[in-house]
Amino acid sequence: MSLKYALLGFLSTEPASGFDLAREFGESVGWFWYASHSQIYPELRRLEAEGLVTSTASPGNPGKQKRIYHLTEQGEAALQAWLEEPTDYAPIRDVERVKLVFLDGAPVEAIRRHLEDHRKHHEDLLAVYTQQLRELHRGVFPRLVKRLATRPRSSHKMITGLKVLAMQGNIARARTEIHWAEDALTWLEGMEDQT
Amino acid sequence: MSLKYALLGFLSTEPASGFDLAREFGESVGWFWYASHSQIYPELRRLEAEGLVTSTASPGNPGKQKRIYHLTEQGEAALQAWLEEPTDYAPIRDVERVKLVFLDGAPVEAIRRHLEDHRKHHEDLLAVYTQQLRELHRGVFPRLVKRLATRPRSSHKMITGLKVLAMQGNIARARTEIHWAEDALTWLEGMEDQT
DNA sequence: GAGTTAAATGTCAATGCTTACATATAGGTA
DNA sequence: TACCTATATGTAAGCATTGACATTTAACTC
Repeated sequence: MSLKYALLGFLSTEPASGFDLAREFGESVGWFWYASHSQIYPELRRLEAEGLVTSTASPGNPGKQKRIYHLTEQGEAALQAWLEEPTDYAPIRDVERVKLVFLDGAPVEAIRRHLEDHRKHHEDLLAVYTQQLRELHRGVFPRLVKRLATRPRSSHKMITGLKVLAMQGNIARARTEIHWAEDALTWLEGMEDQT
Repeated sequence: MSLKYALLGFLSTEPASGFDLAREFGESVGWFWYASHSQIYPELRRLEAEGLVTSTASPGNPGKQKRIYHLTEQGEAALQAWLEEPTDYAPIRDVERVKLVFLDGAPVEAIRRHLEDHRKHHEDLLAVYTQQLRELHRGVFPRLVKRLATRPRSSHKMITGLKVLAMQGNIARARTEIHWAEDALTWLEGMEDQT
């Protein structure tokens, strides 16, 4: 159900085509929801059938014509209702942890590789998030700029603030993971010395 | 693919029935992989067809008879191969973040509720993880005890250490989330004062 | 004796998601 | 001219997951 509302959310900032959305949801390193175009196109059609969005096809030959989706009032209402509902938290499924706890029979080298990959992965994420936070603060983060442009000035602080909060949360997470991986690697070195 | 290996992992500690596994994977608040019994039973059958596990049905009438699954050598090998492979990280799909960044039009009360739920959720997790870490350190965590019992003494430090690490990582995560939610709530109070 | 709960295993329809295949245009490059 | 890349939109098979339905036995409670 969440892809549906993630799409409505993005469309609540400005109308967009499936392609635009696929680009944003695909580069989602640094954003909050990943989806591929093969999920997005049919979902948009469904939203249209439900009356939550309308679409206008730009003129042009196939392969070049865009179909732009606009949020309807019904869509806006559905989004707001969903937003205010309490979240039900996704069940935990953590491949890395599963691997870690069962790697106890593997060579130390293999464990180290996993921990280093973990650190690297979150360092890469941290770099992206840090960059995006900087852009938010400078007021050059594209989706923020667009959203501010269509909302009353009185709400600007809240709009910016929530995005900053979300990004700071991601940064805090990444830092925690990096920190943990480093502690784990230190511990692992100690283990090797003993054998 | 991960459920498959999570099952093999659990079976690498000791043979178990679908019911046992469903219990452990269902109570997975505090563990690393959630799955329901309706996923587990068919998956075990598939693993048996692949030759990665064998099963023996305990005698008894239906409704009381257990089918116990044992890891085969092939299963052990498949598990080890998977464990040492690099992890491919799951794409990011974060409902809470999606909600947060689009809640900018909602009443402050609604935002506060979300942040408080977030804090509560991770406080609950933290309590479970903290308890489990204590049990790991005291050597009374059931699955740890069982695993140690079937492995050479020389590997005990590694077995315990990795589980402790994993749990410490979960604790660090929970603390980060709680901390973040508290900062966010403080910021939100400041926002209210301005209006 | 009737009713409830826990143990134990299963099926099935529907939804969500991934991966691969498919097609057409426009613009740039070798 | 031939090739590649980006733009743009789609389909479809298959796997993963959810939620509901279904059944039997044993033990406990009222």
